[in-house]
Amino acid sequence: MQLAKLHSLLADETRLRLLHLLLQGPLCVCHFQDILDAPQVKISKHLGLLRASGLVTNRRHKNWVIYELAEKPSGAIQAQLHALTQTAKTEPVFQRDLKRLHKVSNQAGEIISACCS
Amino acid sequence: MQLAKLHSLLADETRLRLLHLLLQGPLCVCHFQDILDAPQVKISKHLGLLRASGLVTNRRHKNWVIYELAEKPSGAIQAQLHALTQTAKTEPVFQRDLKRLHKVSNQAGEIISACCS
DNA sequence: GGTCTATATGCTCTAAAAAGAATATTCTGT
DNA sequence: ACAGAATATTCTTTTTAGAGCATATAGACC
Repeated sequence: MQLAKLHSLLADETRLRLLHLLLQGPLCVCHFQDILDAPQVKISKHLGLLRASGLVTNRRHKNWVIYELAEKPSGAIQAQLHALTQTAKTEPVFQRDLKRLHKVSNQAGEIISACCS
Repeated sequence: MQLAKLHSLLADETRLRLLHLLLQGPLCVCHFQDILDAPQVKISKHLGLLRASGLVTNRRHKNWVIYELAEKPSGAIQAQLHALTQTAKTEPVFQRDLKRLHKVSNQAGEIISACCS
């Protein structure tokens, strides 16, 4: 992927938040909706873009779809993910997402077993 | 600057090329035009954006305006500039620009003394 | 097979970004 | 003060990206 394209992909707060959550581990769509507090279409479309660009993969588990970071990302992508974790430490949105993520995953115990109820 | 904003700024090939050239050292607008082979307006506008975002500074020297990278860039920006140099090694546009830059700066000897003629 | 649930897709509207033509500004040298 | 050179700005047009509604798909469970 061209560098400019990669940057366009990252030039959206929603997608950055999705990626940031995925850096913590796999997650299903409904949890993204909960955590970001955003409508289903929005989440789904942005995840779709990330998937179309090969940054993430998804698999189905029962009724839910689980997304996770693609393995073996290119060097450029690795660098960006690293930069993201760094920045996430200082930007409040990301911290807020993290808090919510922990709440959700505590409630759910095993993320996958008891998804959205 | 928010991370998403920073990425938007970098999500344009022209701006990436300008920054990449600036990583080699200060350069005047007319040389950017020569090297990128792009119209004056285009160059000037993109440089304007970079300047408005604080990534670069400019100063006047005789008839010309010299741009250079801002000193003490934030960590996020440093990381992006580093990523850019890495990627530039593999993307042909950037290599082509480098070649042209060297041609120009050889011709001109001291860049500033004999700018565009 | 039918129904329900979770997610994805198509279509439309709006907003933001890029390009280009024409013009303005700012300095230089006379 | 004037003319010319280099760069910036304004305005318009075109392109691209995001949001949201409505609808489609795909699997789960009865």
